[in-house]
Amino acid sequence: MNTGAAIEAAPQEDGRSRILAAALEVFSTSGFEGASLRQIADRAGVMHQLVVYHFKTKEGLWRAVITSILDDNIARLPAWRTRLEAVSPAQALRTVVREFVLFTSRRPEFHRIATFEGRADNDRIRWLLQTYTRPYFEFSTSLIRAAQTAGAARPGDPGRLHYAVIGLVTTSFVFAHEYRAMTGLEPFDPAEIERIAALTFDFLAIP
Amino acid sequence: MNTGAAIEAAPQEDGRSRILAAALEVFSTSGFEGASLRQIADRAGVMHQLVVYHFKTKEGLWRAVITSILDDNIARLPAWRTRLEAVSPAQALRTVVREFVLFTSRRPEFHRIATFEGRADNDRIRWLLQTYTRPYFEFSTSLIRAAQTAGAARPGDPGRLHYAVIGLVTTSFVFAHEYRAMTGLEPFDPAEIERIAALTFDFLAIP
DNA sequence: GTCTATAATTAGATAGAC
DNA sequence: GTCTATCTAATTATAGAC
Repeated sequence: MNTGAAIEAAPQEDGRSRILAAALEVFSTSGFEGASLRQIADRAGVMHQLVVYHFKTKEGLWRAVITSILDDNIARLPAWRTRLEAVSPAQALRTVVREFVLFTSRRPEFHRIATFEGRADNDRIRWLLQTYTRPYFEFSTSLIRAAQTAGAARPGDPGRLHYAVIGLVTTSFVFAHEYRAMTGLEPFDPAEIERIAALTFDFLAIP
Repeated sequence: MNTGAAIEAAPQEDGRSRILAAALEVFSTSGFEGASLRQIADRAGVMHQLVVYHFKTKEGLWRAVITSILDDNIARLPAWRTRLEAVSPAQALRTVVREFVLFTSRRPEFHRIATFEGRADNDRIRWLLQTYTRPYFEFSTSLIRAAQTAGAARPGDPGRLHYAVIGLVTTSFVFAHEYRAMTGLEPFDPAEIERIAALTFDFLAIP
């Protein structure tokens, strides 16, 4: 999966890109309500009115941030599905788990945003769940179900297992500061990332 | 573990208690920056200036909310430690995992707040980590370590396993709305709570 | 302990110059 | 596309009556 390079705006890029990059950072640390357009604009080095010019409203900016991260990934799911049909259910599971861990380590901001929003119910959340969360949930649980049928995955409700995996994978990256302070481990170290992937596959798979 | 009954304020209780109960709700859905004293006061049925009277600042209120939830639990850890020395490491692990799942299901708000704050680094967070997160982390990892020594727990860094468990346990409760919408399962159903506890112990233990 | 009144600051959003 | 100027509403916090 791609990390959505468009959002990695360098200082010399145009205002719109710099605003998107700044907004990703601020929304992921302060939440939607806690983020302010001035805070985002300051970080992007522009006047806060320029944010309104480009994205109309704060909610429009929020949706643009999510889209810039996830659109490519969701569009790529059908191709992934085809490719994974060529390998065993266990191998497919291992591949997808690892890709998910790598995506989370590259873009912990998205899961930080998801942890802010997953508890509420409003237009913004319904749009997120329907547009991005649901397709990935269906993708993931269908793979788990196939692996269970092949006797390669732990039994139990695929949805419950999916969310167990989400929690298991994302915690060290989402709470990187706390994780570092408590465990002394560096969550973004490549070896540590692979250990999380291995631990998650081990949880999910039947040897 | 107790749920901190002081915060379960009935409408006829005094302002301070009603404010604490309302603040727990609002901080856990909007985060510290996203929460407003007016929003909290409205929910408590008082004027927002009364919040300032009782808790001086917004941060003072936030700390009082955390304290009202966690103080009893942390104070009870030494007694737990003594009690668990009488049973096998595997049984101790099973008991503590189940208690943690039950606590999370009764007070998902605390873990919602933790997901808001675990990514930042400021006075408020340092206080939370030092006062409450650290003692429980030490308690939990020492039990994991003892179980590993006895050959009853999965090998691997105890801190990494601790946070894997935190993620695995809390996800369905913290993201209850999303979990319900995607999986069709009811996270707070007693049977579902026990399934999460069983799944977590199964992840951690060596049969 | 709870209220009214109010100050000082910051919020999201609009209008218009260049 | 980016800026200045400005509006209205909401924010945290203070002062003081009862």
